[in-house]
Amino acid sequence: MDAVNKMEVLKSYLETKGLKSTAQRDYIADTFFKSNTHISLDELLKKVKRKTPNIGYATVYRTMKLLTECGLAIARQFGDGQTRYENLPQGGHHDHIICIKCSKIAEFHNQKIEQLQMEAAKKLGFTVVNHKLELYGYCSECS
Amino acid sequence: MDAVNKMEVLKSYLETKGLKSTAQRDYIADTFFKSNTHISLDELLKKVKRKTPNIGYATVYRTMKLLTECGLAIARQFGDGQTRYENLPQGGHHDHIICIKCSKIAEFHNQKIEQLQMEAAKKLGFTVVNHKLELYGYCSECS
DNA sequence: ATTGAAAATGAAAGTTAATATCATTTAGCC
DNA sequence: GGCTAAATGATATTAACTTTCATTTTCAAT
Ligand SMILES: [Mn+2]
Ligand SMILES: [Mn+2]
Ligand SMILES: [Zn+2]
Ligand SMILES: [Zn+2]
Repeated sequence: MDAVNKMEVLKSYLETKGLKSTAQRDYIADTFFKSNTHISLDELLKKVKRKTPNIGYATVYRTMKLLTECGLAIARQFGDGQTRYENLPQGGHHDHIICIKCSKIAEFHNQKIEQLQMEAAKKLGFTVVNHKLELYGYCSECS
Repeated sequence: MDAVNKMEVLKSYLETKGLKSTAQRDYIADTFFKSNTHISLDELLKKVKRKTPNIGYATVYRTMKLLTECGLAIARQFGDGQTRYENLPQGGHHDHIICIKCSKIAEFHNQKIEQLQMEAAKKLGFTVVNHKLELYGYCSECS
């Protein structure tokens, strides 16, 4: 799904919720949709302020909350104390591996791991709704 | 390793670091060693205050930091915004599955998953130092 | 046992990211 | 254009840590 389509999903979500469209919200969302990193609120605010310097932190915060609600963004907590947001991945769910030296983040997906998780949960009587798998280590450049 | 042995490990760690033994520290550590939950600072403070009401939050905080440093405690972040500490597990490393309704925490370990993680990392040029695997879902009583 | 330097304690203050409040502005339906 | 609900942005509040600092305690050396 590209930025244009995402914007349409957002627009229809706003409509169903009786919310309004604003220039700030649109610009923040668009900027986020075009970013392909795991971006923090501060980073996104900085980006957004380059074109529209009077946008406030709270508006970025609220917009990302909204995007998370309607599934267009995913909030992630890697160990650095800041929430990071990433675009709904087109390849579906993935997990992360983070370099503890340079903070580089790589993504991977392993169906076998996911399946073994389900089985492990089942043995304990749990039904898995979601999961968090993060590997921490050194990337090729840092090891 | 039982509470008594842990206390000895702590004592020798203090010695090598030139730190001092105090009644507060000993009692906090002992209380923690005897707890077998994933306990937060507030919970531990509350427990400790039952016998010694004048102990402060900062001392509990500092003691748990110390125990984490010397490997006798592991700091965990499940999604609830509070750091939780658990005793060094005798069965070695394990992962967690958390009930999103009643917050019950179960533990599991799957060697095959760990191995697949390593392989996934290797493919991306990473060397894994540690990892975090948490499953969230419903326990048998809540599903 | 006394002493003195270094460390520990507990209360209070500071930090930081997240969240809420509120006066003002804006969007969108009539 | 006027009205009403929602959005904005500045500011305040919260919550979990983390640090500071005056006072107390430990412990090695007398
Ligand atoms: Mn990602
Ligand atoms: Mn555990
Ligand atoms: Zn790196
Ligand atoms: Zn449950």
